[in-house]
Amino acid sequence: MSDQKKQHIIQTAITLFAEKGYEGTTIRDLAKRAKVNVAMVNYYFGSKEKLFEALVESRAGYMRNLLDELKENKTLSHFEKIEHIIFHYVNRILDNRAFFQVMQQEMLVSVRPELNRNISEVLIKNVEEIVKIIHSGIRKKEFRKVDAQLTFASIIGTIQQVVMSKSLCNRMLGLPETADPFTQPRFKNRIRKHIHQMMQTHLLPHTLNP
Amino acid sequence: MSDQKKQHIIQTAITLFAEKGYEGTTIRDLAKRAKVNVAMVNYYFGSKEKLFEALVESRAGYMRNLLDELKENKTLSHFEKIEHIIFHYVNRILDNRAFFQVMQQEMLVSVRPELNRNISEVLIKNVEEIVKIIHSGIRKKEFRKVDAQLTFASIIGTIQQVVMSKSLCNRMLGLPETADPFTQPRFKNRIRKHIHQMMQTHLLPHTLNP
DNA sequence: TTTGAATTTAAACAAATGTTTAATTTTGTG
DNA sequence: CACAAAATTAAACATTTGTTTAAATTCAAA
Repeated sequence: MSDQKKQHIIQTAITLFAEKGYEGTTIRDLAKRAKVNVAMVNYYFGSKEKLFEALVESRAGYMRNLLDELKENKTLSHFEKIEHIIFHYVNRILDNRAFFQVMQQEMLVSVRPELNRNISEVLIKNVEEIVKIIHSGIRKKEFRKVDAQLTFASIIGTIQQVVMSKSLCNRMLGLPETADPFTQPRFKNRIRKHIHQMMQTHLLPHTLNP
Repeated sequence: MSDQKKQHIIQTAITLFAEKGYEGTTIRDLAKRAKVNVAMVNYYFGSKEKLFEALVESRAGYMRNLLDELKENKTLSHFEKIEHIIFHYVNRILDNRAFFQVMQQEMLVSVRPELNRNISEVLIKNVEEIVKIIHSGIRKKEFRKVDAQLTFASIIGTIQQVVMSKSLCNRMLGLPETADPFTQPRFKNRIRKHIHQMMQTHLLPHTLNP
């Protein structure tokens, strides 16, 4: 099955791009790691850049649909919606760290403007959705008058800061150099709890003292 | 003066690395942009990688000393110290966006482990300092019992999320495509205000309603 | 089994890359 | 001025890069 092999190459590419960057990864690196011939990448994808586009397209779902589940459930309060977003954002990003690291790298550089626009497009959809929830919450006096856009930046920024580098994360949190915090469920919960607690006091006007 | 020329090359390299990444920037790109001969980079720095090291060393002060001013002033309350940190972090990062973008790129990849460690070292110093302040604040019941490490991640993560990409930032904030938000003092203040407000409710137990 | 298309391979290709060379120019100093 | 050290240049160098080729192999349907 050719699609399986394509997916295998894409998955290997995600790992390698996250490790060494897109420009820092050579087709030969990739072919060796994926255990395929160097010519196969071009045979299947046409070029290195097209492979990258296929990669993004193939995994864009990790970024899209993040808020779809939310739209179904109409009975949730505004803050419950935010709670759901935090829960799923932490899940998605930590479960697909390598992919999000690649996306972060790509957003940081301004080569490949179309690809950049595509990624932005997806992110903007998420921002708009969250901003809508927050503004609605503010209008209904459920939320404090906060900066909705930057509140989104804080949620996603916190997660991406942590996920940015394993070694930095370990040192930041005082964990042993060899630890792999991202795979530990306790770690996910720690991040969730922090963001949740922060958003609770940030958004809700009448904060109960713990 | 040779040091001036070195600094000129470094400054050009920061701009280019931020734009296209380290691997994505060629010596010829750099030479052309800096209007020097291709051989000059190797003449002055020895190699592309050594140039990168010199670049980091030369601008490391932007990351270091961030908290030095703080240590002087012993009369500040814990929250006033946090206020100072927010103010100066936003200042430093926004005034030296390109450099911090390069550092962010470098932390995201795991090539050049020694360079990675050096950058981490500086960041860890900052984390420890802030964690110390927060824990002290908690002990004195001035602060809520928050996750100090992740609180740092939220402060710096918010700023870096915004600074990551000009075009994403513009679209996120609903600004025109051509806007250059980072140079506007109003924008700095908006970020400062948001983080300040968020930290106020996050850290201080008795939050006044605005 | 046969046949033709799809896949896989090793080798080769041209362009680009970091780096070096060797000659030339500039600079500073006696 | 003279002259040696430093700076600058254009050209060349050896590798590495993404990509292509052409032959070999595998696969699936007739």
